[in-house]
Parts: sequence; structure tokens; C-alpha cells
Amino acid sequence: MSTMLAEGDDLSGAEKVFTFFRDALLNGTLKPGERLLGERELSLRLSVSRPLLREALRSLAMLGFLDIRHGKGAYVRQADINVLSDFFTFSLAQQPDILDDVMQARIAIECQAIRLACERATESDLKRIGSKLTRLMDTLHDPIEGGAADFAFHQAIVEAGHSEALATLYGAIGELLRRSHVQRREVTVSEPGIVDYLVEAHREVFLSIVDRNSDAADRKLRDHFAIGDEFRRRSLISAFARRPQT
Amino acid sequence: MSTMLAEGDDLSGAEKVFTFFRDALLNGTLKPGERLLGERELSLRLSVSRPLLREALRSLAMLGFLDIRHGKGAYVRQADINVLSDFFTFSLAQQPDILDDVMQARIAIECQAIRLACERATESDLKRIGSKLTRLMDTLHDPIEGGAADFAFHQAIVEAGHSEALATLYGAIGELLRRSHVQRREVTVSEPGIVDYLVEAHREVFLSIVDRNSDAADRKLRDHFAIGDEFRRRSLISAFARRPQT
DNA sequence: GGCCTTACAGTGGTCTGACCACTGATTCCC
DNA sequence: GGGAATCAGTGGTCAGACCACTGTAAGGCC
Repeated sequence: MSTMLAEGDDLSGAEKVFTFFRDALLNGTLKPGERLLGERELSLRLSVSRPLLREALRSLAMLGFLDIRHGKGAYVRQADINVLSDFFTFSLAQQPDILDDVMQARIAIECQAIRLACERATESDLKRIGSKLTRLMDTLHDPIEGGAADFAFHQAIVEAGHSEALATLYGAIGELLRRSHVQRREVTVSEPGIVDYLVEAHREVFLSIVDRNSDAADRKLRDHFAIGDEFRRRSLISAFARRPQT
Repeated sequence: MSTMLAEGDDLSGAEKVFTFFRDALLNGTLKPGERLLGERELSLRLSVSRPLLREALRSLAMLGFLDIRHGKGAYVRQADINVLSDFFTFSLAQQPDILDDVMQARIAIECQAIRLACERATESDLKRIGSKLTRLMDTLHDPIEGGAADFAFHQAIVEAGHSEALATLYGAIGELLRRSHVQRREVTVSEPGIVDYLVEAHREVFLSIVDRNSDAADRKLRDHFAIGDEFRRRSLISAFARRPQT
């Protein structure tokens, strides 16, 4: 209680409230699951009106840091990654050429995660990755299912890295990746040799992890991305080449 | 029977307003730069009170979609990726022992960025990185200045990668990184050989970029991080070893 | 006595109407 | 003509009231 003291008054009201909660969340005064005081009580302590307090609270809720339930109260929530996905998806609507760039982030995260996975993956991690690989092989000719399986495979690798930070970042761009995955499959599914390649590439990546060989795994994964680009490029070319004939 | 409602219309007031604007932004009814009607006018049109409208507006502003200026009005803004930085700082800081883990994300981003930098860096990029290197060498014995210079060097590399997504993610963890940088310098500054090592390691990384050798740059950087860890570990050991003697 | 219903207190949800503070342009005085 | 005072429009803030939802405790029915 006594920790709630007014310090800098230079900020505007809403900013002041927002900052107060941000700091409280950052330095651990407020922990996930905890329940906030009532709005009336809080507005008194922070010396702001209830509507103003609500503006700040609502904003925090919108960002996923609070869960406000009618008739019960406001609860601190572990930040929700879904907000990030929404945000990415949203800003993509205004800036479509960012997708290639997101791919760079994806490579960065996965290549580091796979290194960690080589050190940290448990038996059940490996088993999970393996099962995704099986699923991938079973759905090779279905763009939608296949794309999903592909994504699941890569996601399992990231999880096997057991790094919260990497998983968080990956989750943030996950929605965008999921979308592009299916699209890409649709484009390349008819490309000759693609099926064999897909199986082989993913299998090699998987085996590198089982081998616990970080450098090899990194390299295989990097190659996989590069060759994927190449297939897509080729497929685009042939698509345009076919067009005049039809 | 009235309890059975199709999802969609049962939104509460604030949600309704928020959704209204979100849709307007998504389908292009509202374009960046455009000015919104006044709050009083808007609250009339949407049949909600001004405080309620403000809750929604403030939330949108917090997400970076609006720019509200006192005495002027609210303007639609191009979605700003930078709010992600705040978000990450929040969501990562909530998890206690995340700092070591953030380091993994840092390695992931920098190693990919340096690969891109080898391909994309301009002359002025290289010049900028070089100047940071000089600054780093001039501040070797000052933990605070030295830590800042160290961070600036690495940041310059990421920027030289010219990837919006990577730079954004790096900025997102930047705040957490900055905190640990100075700390680490304070711990290791007394370690024998550290000064020579720091100069040499950074110089090698820099030269690899100038050489446009992606693989080498990646490797050098990775080594640099690994050895930094080693120094810190050794320094911790000797710190504990000394304690009983004093 | 046990279960269902009801009433109540606490909480978020919303509204009204007022006043303050900032911005920009207009007007007025020098 | 130039600078300062003025004013209208806008967001910023406030107080107090009432509504709607939730969980619980008191009460009534079986």
C-alpha cells in the first residue's frame, strides 16, 4: 500500500496511469493472476477520475495485459502472443511487401532454435518432431494439409529449442507464416521433383537434430530455405512461361 | 430464446466502437493521414458517450493506429511496428529468468542480420560500423561508456542488414539488452586479457563483413558470443574464489 | 435438513454535462 | 505592417449518477 506514492507529475493523466501500471508490471509488483483493486478505489489512489483510469485500463486490456471481467474485476494476465499476431496481420494489410522481410526473421529464429534443439531436445521432443515429419509425408499432395504439416514441423523444432524468447518471437510471426505456407504449397505443388525434395530436405534436417549436430542442422535448414526460394522462383517463371501458350 | 444470439452483435459498447474503427481501417474507409471527426461529433454518430468513445480511441492510439493531438484532433496513422518494442519489453520482462534466454534471441537476430549485412551493406554502413568500432576501442576501460559502445557496434551491424523485421525485433529486445550490457562489462572488465580479446573479436567480425563473407561473419560472431560467455563464467568463478580470502 | 429462490453488495459499464488546456487563426491595437 | 490579445474548436479531465453483471448470503419452500 505504502508503495503507491506520487512522484513525477510531469506526465499527463492517462500517461501517468499507464506508466504506473507498466512499471508495476515490469518490476514485478503486479504478477500474472493477481487481481487489481476496484476502479473506484484505484482512481482515488492514483488521483485521477474513473473515466481516465478506465482509458488506461482499457488500453492495457487491449494489449492483452489485463483481463477485465464484468462484475468481477480486472486481473493481470500473462501477455498474450495472439495480440502480436493480430498486430502483424493488421499492419500487413497496409504494407504488403513486408512478407519477404518476415522470412528473414523466420530464418534467424529457426536457425538459432535448431542449434538449441540439438543441445536441449528431449526424447519426447524428437518424437514430436518425428511425428510431424510423418504427417508431412502423408499430406504431400494436399496444399492445405501439407502446408499446415510443414508449419507444424518447423514449429516443433522451435519448441524443442526450449527458449521462451525465441518461441515468443516465432509465435508473433506465426500467423503470417501459416498463411504464406499454404500459398507457397499451392504454387509449388506442381513443380517437378518438389515432392521428393520436400521429404528429403525435412528428413535431413530432422536427422541432424537427432545427431545433435548443431552446425549441420543450421546448414541443412538454411539450405532448405534457400532451395525453397529457388523452387518458388522457378515455379513462377514456368507459370509465366506457360501463360502465353494457353 | 433471446439468449441465443449469433456472435457478432452482442458486443459491448466499447468493443463496438473499436470494431467499427478497426474495420474502417482494414477496408480502407479510413486512410492514413486522414483526420477523424471531433470526439463530440463522433460520439453522437456512433450513439455512445464521449468517455466511452475515448476509451476506444485511446486504445487505438496505444496500438499505434491513431495519433491524437491535443487541440488539433485525431489522425489515422500508418500502423507503427515500433509499438511491438513496448510489447516485447512487457511480455518478456514478465517472465523472471528470461534475460539469459533473450540472449538466444539476440544471437539469432544478429547472426542472420550479419549475413544480410554481408550482402547488402553500403559503404556508409561499413563506415558507420567502423566508427563504432573506434569508439569501442576508445572506451575499453569505462564500463558504462564501453557497454554503450559495444551495444552501438552490434546495433550498427543489424541496421546494415537492411531488414525491417530484424531491426524491429532487435529494437524490441534492445531495452533488455542494454540493461545487461553494462552489467556484464562491470563484471568482466577486470578479467585478464579481456581488453585485448574485445578489440580483436570485434575487429574480426567487422573485417568479415567488409570481406562480404557471410559464413565467416556468422561464425566469428557466434564465437564472440560464446567466448563472451566463457569470460563471464570465469570471472564469476574467480569472484567467488576471491571472496573467502577477503 | 437440504435445495432452490431471492435479495444484496460489490464490481465493471455507461451516461450526462460541465470545465480546463492546448492549438491555430482571426482580430485588434500600436 | 507587425505583433499581441482574443476567440472558437478541439482534446483532456472531472464528478456524480445510474445500469448490468456476478457471486454470495439470507430467506423460503419442500
